[in-house]
Amino acid sequence: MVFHSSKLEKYSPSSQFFDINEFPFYWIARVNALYSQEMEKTLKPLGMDIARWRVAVLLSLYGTLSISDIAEHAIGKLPTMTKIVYRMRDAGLVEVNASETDGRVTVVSLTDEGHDKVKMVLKTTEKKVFAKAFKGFTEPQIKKSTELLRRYFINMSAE
Amino acid sequence: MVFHSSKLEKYSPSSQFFDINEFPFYWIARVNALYSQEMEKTLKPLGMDIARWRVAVLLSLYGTLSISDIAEHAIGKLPTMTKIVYRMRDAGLVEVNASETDGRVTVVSLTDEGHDKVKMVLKTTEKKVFAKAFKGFTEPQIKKSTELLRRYFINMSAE
DNA sequence: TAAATTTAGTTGACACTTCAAGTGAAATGT
DNA sequence: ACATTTCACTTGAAGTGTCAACTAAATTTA
Repeated sequence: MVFHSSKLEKYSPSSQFFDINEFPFYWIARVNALYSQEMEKTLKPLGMDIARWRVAVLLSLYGTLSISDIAEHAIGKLPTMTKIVYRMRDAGLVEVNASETDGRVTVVSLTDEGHDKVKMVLKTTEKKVFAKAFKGFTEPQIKKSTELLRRYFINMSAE
Repeated sequence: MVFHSSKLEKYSPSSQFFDINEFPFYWIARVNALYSQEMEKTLKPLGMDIARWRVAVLLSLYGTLSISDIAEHAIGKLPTMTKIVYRMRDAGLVEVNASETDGRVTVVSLTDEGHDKVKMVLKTTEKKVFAKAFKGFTEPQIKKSTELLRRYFINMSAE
């Protein structure tokens, strides 16, 4: 039946019934772009950018991480992360050391200055970005959104 | 009451109760990164990348767009879009013309080769990316995810 | 209608990301 | 125990993205 369309067809980009405005990945990309843009505005005056910021937050949450760990959490390429980390070191934000248990591994952690900068950015972005984004959301709705996103992530991580 | 935490506090990055795994924007960034990574794998052998791909899809859906239109839909900077478009023209994927009604405007549209390439990419990514991502999702769940994402987008677009 | 302003796009310099090709340390195989 | 392979980076070259400065067309203002 060529002219019958299941409801799911509009989520299938190759279908004639595809509707980009109903396609979750289109909105994920757009929300992410907008979020990044907003964050950049805050970060720039503080001499940071999104790349450095993601690394800084991960380090503030997890303490010490290897460059591979950072690449994994931030879903980035190793050479990129290496360079971000050394740029951050040159800016005094992180400390870089060879692992004591595995000579191949480079471990990274925030300096005091790095911790301070994280606190500063969070304080600035609190109302400007987060309060704005969550406006009108109830706790269960935020939770639901996280849950659905996590499911997409798990699905795509499979194999 | 310093030691009391409202449920919403865990979504507030500067709170001591903040939990990154419950933070929607963390997952949006990760899902987006993973999705981009998967797409790149498909696009690379075809001589494309995510940037070119986003432009190509928009053109295949909307027909002819100005460079500003493209920048708006894709949430990118104008100089970036200009360069992507001319790279795509050099690769034979799009046609670039001055608007007949407004001399400032540059209008862009897919060539036949561009249309073919879009079809090819969609066919390849259908099962590899989309079917995989939506696995286990019902139609209402996909719809709900889009709805929530759109709300985040609208919130952040405000002002 | 001429001047001033706004809009849409382009360009060059520079910072950043990525690929490909390394290095050296650890784990594995024989 | 030694050779081979894998792992965790690191580096240089090439490609991209972004800012600032510019051009030219359209619109607004005086």
